[in-house]
Amino acid sequence: MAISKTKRISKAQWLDTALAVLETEGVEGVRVERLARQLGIAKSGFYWHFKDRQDLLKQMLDYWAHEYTAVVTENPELNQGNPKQRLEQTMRMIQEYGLTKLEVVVRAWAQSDPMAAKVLNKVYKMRLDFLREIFKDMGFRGDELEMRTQLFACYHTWEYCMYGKQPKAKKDKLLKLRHALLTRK
Amino acid sequence: MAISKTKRISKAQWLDTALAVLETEGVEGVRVERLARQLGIAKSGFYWHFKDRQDLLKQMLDYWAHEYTAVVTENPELNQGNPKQRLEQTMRMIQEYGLTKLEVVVRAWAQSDPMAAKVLNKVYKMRLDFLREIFKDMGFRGDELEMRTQLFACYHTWEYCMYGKQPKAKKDKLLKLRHALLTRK
DNA sequence: ATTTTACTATACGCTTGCGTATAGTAGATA
DNA sequence: TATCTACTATACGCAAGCGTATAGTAAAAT
Repeated sequence: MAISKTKRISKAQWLDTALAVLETEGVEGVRVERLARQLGIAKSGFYWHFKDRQDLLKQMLDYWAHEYTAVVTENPELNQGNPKQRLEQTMRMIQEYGLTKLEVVVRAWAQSDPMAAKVLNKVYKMRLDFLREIFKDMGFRGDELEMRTQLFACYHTWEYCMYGKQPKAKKDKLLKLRHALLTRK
Repeated sequence: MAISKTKRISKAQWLDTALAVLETEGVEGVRVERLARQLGIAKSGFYWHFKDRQDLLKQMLDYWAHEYTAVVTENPELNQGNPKQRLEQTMRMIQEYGLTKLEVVVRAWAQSDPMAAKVLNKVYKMRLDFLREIFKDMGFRGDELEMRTQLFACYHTWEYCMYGKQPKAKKDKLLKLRHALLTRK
């Protein structure tokens, strides 16, 4: 019945805290002593869960690659129906789930860290391949196909950071119009 | 005739070096001791030109805001001719002069530093206003005007980091097609 | 020729972060 | 009840970066 004197922090908690810091401050903000302070414990526990800071960083990257990408590319819902509907579903999914919240920091991270660059490039390739299939199903080919795919991918990758704070009603209106423009022959 | 024993480094050289580091590694890479090392001198000279690191950072930001934005929005060449031509000129200018080389790092910087955020927001607003005028001249209004402006601005802000490494011939082809799609009624 | 301006080197003290070592403790297992 | 697992606190040494102090020197201005 004695109250535990030592706080116990799971690996998941370390990761969650690290990801929260990553989002607001970038990789450089992810420091083990700082996370420990934030969790209210000493840093020694960190080294139980992770070999070192680099190990944590790698795991954050893997988590990001899966959570924020596979969700779209592997979602069966987004792989059926007519291509125009699939595209709209994809647009809404990206927007509503904040799937690109970490885009800025991961991109910046990749600029100076080859490990991050490798993961990011793989993810971007997957996204492009996924979207190209949809536009292909609409009948686009060659350079026209590539242009639409790239335009769509680029816009939706950065929409959150560029225009994420607009009211939802406005975003919905613009989404409809954008969908019309991008799918029109 | 005596050879100078002390190397003299101008303020411009400090700034140039800092901007080069900024591009490849982000703000966190911009450290005064590191710049001094790179310039082959001791760091003491730095404090002659700048009050402290923060001062350098502010000046880099101001330089970026001017060099990479005013060039477009204040260019008289881009303020005459028919709107379709003006838009194409703008697209080519952004692409060929690598005007968005620093976009990733500045955006990431703004995420954790209010000073950078302030400058960035101002710049983005100017860019949007500039582009909106062009689309307005083409006859677009209301949400349609806003959608095209935002789509264009977002794409061209991030094109360099997303697709900058494609061969120029391909980029030119896609630019033509994109121009057609974005200006079509 | 002397002073001022525009720098430079060397050296110091301070803070933050890293990784490691040592010595616990609470709860589950044997 | 003893032991093992999964943690935790405290403490240390090291490196890097900041800003400051002190003491130069080369070139330009007077």
